[in-house]
Amino acid sequence: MARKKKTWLTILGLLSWKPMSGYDIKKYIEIGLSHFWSESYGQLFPALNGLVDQGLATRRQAVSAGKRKKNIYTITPLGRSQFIAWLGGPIEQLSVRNEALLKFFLASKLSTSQSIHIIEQYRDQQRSLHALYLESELIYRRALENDELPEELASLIEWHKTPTQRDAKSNRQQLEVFYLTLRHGVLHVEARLAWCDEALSRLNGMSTRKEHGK
Amino acid sequence: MARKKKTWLTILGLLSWKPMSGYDIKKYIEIGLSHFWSESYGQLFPALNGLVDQGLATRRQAVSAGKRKKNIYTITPLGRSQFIAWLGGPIEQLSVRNEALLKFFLASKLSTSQSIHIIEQYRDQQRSLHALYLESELIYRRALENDELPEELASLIEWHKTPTQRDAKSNRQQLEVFYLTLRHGVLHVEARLAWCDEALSRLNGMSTRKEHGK
DNA sequence: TATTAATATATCTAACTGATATATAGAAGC
DNA sequence: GCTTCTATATATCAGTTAGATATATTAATA
Repeated sequence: MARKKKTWLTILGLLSWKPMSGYDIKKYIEIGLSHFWSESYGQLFPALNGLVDQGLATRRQAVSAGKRKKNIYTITPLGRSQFIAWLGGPIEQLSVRNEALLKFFLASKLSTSQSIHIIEQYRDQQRSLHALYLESELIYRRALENDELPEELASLIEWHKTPTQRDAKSNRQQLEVFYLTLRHGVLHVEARLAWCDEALSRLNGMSTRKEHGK
Repeated sequence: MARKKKTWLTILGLLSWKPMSGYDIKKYIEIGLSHFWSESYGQLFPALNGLVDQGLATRRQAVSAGKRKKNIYTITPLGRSQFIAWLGGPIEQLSVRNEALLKFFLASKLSTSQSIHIIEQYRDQQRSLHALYLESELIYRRALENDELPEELASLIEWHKTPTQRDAKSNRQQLEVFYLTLRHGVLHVEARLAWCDEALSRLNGMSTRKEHGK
């Protein structure tokens, strides 16, 4: 009954930017979208076949010097119109699966030290993530200030070096969307770290009772 | 190769609290875990059959007055030990699927007004959620202050009315875990709302150029 | 008396994840 | 010159999950 096909629409959205191979698409998603979305190979290639079958994209072979041949997919007008239609539609509620919280919840009848251990693992995970995100954030911020392309995005963004009024705006817009979606990730990680602090201090408050509650 | 079975472990975790029917489990997850976890009927009942087959839980029929008969599942020692083993293991990275962010990212080469519209939808969704969460938060906070059971949890928590030292602690602990996991949700919703403000102000800054950047 | 809501269990298709298989090309190490 | 490692590139499968829907029964409402 064609219930979702989010993978299809995600691919169409990326192809609406520029033609890409399956591998390109996977890398694009990993670098640009991993803070809030993911797609697996298991979905990607069947979806590409489906898109071609349904006339939403076309496939052609390309052999660039020194590389092995690859399939380049290009969006069709039909594909573009389906992408636009989806964009305009309602937005589905986001879904999360947070195993740390699940364990914390389910472990609550066991020892407090078990609960604390779970939160500490969670906090450590999020701290490493935070360090990574802040590094990227700095790079983007500098790039936006100096109108320069960070190397990591060199393969993803078509950067106009001749800064006409129009090109400069396009450059800025592309950087901006990477920056803003990363900021979304940063704010979430910080929320999680704040929660860990809050939870740890409450749990400590519970084990050492009669303390004045923070 | 039995790669995951998170549904199985979630069910075992809940059964480690008390025996329940499939329907009870579903409701428990919806009320208590929905901020960070979900399970569907499609997994739940086959999983319950699997648990019984593998000797991790037992099933018995119960007919309470005026209600239709139901199957009550009880965890076995084997089930409990598998649950404990999983709790002690490493915690998987959390996964998110945020369609709002996906659309925002993919729409970035279209008009700014399209992007703004997507963020506004997202913000409105999160605002309603925020209102709901704050209501619950207030209820829990009051419950914790007055050592009282909020009605919504009456079916989920076994509340000891005779407040021996030990029972009072159990009461508090159970409230605390509901409160803290809700707080996790609240902090996340607030992070999303903060992001919407940040994103909207940056997008407005871009469309009305020459403004002094905030 | 009819309809709706809540309780309770079950099933199916479509979608998705993660692991793994396969192959080519360039780089690194020895 | 040979092996090994990494990056590029595509593909597939088994296990897992989501979401819709079917089906009864009892209680509440109109």
